[in-house]
Amino acid sequence: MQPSVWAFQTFALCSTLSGSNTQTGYATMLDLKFMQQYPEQVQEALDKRKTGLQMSDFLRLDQQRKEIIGEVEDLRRRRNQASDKVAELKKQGADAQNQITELSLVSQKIKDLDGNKRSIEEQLQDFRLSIPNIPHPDVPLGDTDEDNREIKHWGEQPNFSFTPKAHWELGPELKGLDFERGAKITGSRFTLYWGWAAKLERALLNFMLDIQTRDHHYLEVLPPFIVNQDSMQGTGQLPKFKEDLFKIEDWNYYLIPTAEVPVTNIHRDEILREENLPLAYTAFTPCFRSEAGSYGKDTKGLIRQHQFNKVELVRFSHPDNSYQELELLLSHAETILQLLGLPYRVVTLCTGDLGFSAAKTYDIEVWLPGQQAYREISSCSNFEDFQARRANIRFQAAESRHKEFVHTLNGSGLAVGRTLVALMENCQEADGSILLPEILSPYMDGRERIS
RNA sequence: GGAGAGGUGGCCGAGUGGCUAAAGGCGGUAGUCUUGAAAACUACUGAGGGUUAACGCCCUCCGGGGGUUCGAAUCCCUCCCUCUCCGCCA
Repeated sequence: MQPSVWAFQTFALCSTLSGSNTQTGYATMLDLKFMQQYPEQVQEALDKRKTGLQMSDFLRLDQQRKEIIGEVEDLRRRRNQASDKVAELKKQGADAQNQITELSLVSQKIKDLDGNKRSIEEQLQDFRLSIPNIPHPDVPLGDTDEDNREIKHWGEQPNFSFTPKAHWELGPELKGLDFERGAKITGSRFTLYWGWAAKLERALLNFMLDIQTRDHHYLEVLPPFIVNQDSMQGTGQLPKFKEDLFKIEDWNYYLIPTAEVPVTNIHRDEILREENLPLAYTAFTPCFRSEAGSYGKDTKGLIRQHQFNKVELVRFSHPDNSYQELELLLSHAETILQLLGLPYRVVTLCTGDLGFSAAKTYDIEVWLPGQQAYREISSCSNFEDFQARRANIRFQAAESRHKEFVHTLNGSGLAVGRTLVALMENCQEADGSILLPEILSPYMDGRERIS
């Protein structure tokens, strides 16, 4: 039977074949043997995701690597044997000088070959780190967000007897959002919140954390907002997407673009217990994104900021049920919008819109009357074992006695700034005030109307 | 910032140049015993890679990198991390 692209996943689950190699530092994203065995399938996947990578390059390098390994191991074996002999001769008190001089030459040769080997392995590693995840078969083919597939709607778009305003009008009018001073303090895409708006942001993130911990049983964590290079590589931001990140000058540290990075990396290089799966963590963090390449997009308002707050949901799942877990995660994010009464739709991202590390992603898009458009407010993804391989996150499988990679998932639950925008625009009244949903009242000291 | 101590397999912990993939223990798996379970006893139990039809054979890995040496877990340099004491500080 011809293996399909889908075989990547199942193949990767074979416990005897899986396993990344932390000792040599070769975090992997696709199983090496699969790449060697089914290069056509890999090439097909690479083409589908428009990477421009050629498997022929990989195979050539891999061949070189094997040749050099054969050579170097042969020398090593000879050296080891001769070394044993030296030890023996010395023990007998015999002279071993001849062997010793000869061996020093062999050692030098080994050193040279090792250098070549390393350079080839680095190239192979670069290649492999540039390969995006393989889309799940459910993922629609497509090039742009136009090709995303809408799978559901919830709620009704509000009918206004007046022309609804955008939040970038309402915010300043109600003295909550100060775009000018944000720009003065830092620059464009930074906003100062005053009074009710600052409080509403805090109310929302507390509300979200409470729902996710209390009703959906996530464990709340508060991770570092700055991470190292290994963490960025573990979740797939590096090495390919450096330009999207803020880097700390003179340090190998980065500001996190999402809580996914520190939270997923909690268990990097760890072996989890099967009976503890799934693990479910939620975290509030600010997120920092350079938004390189989005010049001119969403320049007004809070939609696209260099710094924004988010409550994130992260799950470490058993490979057998990660797609059920994805549905669950999606429902947990949806709950927040439902409780707030905000209309939304859910789309499945097409192959062209899918993120680098994801196998399948649902975007939740909230209705924004000010723009007469649905805008992304949460993105829920199953990464399968892609991140787990890179970050070396495994579990001890009781049955097989072998270690397998977990599946990682995450999703926003939700982006706080955009939720605030959605509330302002959907809950605005004819007099220019905003009537907040009752459920937030305890978080707002009972205040329901912003005017 | 100054002074010390340490990083070894799933976990704990021996190991100061060749006899060490690494004692011992815990955990795990299988078996003996038992009506069953526990206890006890016995055996097995790291990973990656190369080669092979397969059995197997071989190479590498003791925080990362570099060096000394015929040969390094063990000696030297360097970086990272953890811990203790002093100073400073939210």
